[in-house]
Amino acid sequence: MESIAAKIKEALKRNETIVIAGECEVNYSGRVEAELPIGERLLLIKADKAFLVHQPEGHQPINYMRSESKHQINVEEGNIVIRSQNLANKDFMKVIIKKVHFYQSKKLEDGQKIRVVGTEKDMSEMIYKNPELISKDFKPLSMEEHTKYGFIDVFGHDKEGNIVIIECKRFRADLSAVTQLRRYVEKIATAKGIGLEKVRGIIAAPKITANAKQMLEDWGYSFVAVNPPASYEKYDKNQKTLGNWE
Amino acid sequence: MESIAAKIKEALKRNETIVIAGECEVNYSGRVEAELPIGERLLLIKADKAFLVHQPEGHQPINYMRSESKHQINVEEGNIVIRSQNLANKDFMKVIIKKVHFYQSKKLEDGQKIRVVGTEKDMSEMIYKNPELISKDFKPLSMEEHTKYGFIDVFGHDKEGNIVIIECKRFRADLSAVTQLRRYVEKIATAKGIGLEKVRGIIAAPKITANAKQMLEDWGYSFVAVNPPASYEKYDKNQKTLGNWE
DNA sequence: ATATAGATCTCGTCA
DNA sequence: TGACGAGGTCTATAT
Repeated sequence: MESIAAKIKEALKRNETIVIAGECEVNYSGRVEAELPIGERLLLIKADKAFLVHQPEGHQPINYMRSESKHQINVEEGNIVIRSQNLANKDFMKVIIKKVHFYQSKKLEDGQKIRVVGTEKDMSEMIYKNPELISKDFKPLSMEEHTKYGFIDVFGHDKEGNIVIIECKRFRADLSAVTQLRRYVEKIATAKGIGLEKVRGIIAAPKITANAKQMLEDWGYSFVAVNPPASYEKYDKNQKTLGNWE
Repeated sequence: MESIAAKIKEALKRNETIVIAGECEVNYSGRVEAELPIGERLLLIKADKAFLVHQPEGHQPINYMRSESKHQINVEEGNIVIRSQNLANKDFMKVIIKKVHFYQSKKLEDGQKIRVVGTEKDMSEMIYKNPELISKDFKPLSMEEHTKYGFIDVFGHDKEGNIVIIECKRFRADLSAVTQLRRYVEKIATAKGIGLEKVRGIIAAPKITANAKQMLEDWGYSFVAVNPPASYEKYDKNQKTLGNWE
């Protein structure tokens, strides 16, 4: 344990990425109080001093400290004890490691950014460039702008001179999408000093829940079925089937 | 590469937790299309077949496949290629590993659940048991119930016979908290066939944003400052300072 | 720093 | 399975 503790300290100083598999218990205090009894987990400390505790199942870390935390390594009663604190966030974590299955660390370099296509913003852009997806008489004026009226996805008008506000959802629109749209419509009407009947609110999404549709129509808004951008499908979904899928 | 690929296959069959540090590029296709050029990362495959790609910085995995995915390991042109698919979610990922810094795998056992104190539910409970935190004449009737009126945090009435609806936020209440409250108030008023003036809407939170407060008051609702439960502070925040914080 | 909203959100829970 | 809301949400962006 002493030698592993020493390695962890060295690796922290060098901003290496650290991986430890072992038995541990975890206590956290900060935005909540949390305790996790002993079990076998994977511990990961990143170059930015984020500290993740992963159980063998589940997508998310079960405990963590965010970036820019500080860590203190000690050996106490034969266990490695990692105390972490983030004074800015006022949170604290203690991990008592009672058994180590393996330890590894390595300085990793990665300046790459991910490129993503098919987000809600892409959907707004598609509608802005193809207004006929909404209706024949829709004329977009601005898109995804943080205007003084708010964070409206697509903003425009129709032939009758009504203002049109579109809220896009990439998947299924729900109640909160409707209240979001309603908030924008009311804000615009107030800001421009015009009646609510001169502002059309539209939700553009592939689907909408029944309750959301009801509320939408109760408030005089409407739903237009729009699929998110098909994206460039450069990735082969007909994956090779040599070998076995495990 | 061949031997590491063989180890990965074996570890997958045994539901081990797998860790690989190395250089890779990643492509994902599913809910969006994403590509991540080559860089040094940590790859983690869990017992439930979730597959996380972590960059050396940042809390979240930069790419991932969710639980119950299937993985196929091949060696192609000297690289390890992991193809993953999740037919239920219709998503696909390909990771091309061009260099391996280290590989480890281990069967991990952990049936423990985390215990958390200080959530929004705890805050609702505190208000339910201590209604004077809201006002002298507030009488709670139900708490955190999925009533037919919706998921209202605390529900009750006052001496004047008004219905009182409380929406709790653990941190700072924002615009969406106000629209959420408004939705509940309107739903109750409609369901009971009473006027909006007979339903009081209250946001209970430690703080509220200026815009949210404005909207709240515009709609005739009110804000009551309530701190989330102090929780049991069993964890020593005056952490030992032996050794160095890194 | 705060405010706002998206996310391949994830996760739990209930009808 | 869908719907709904919380989350120690995290992350990006604008003010």
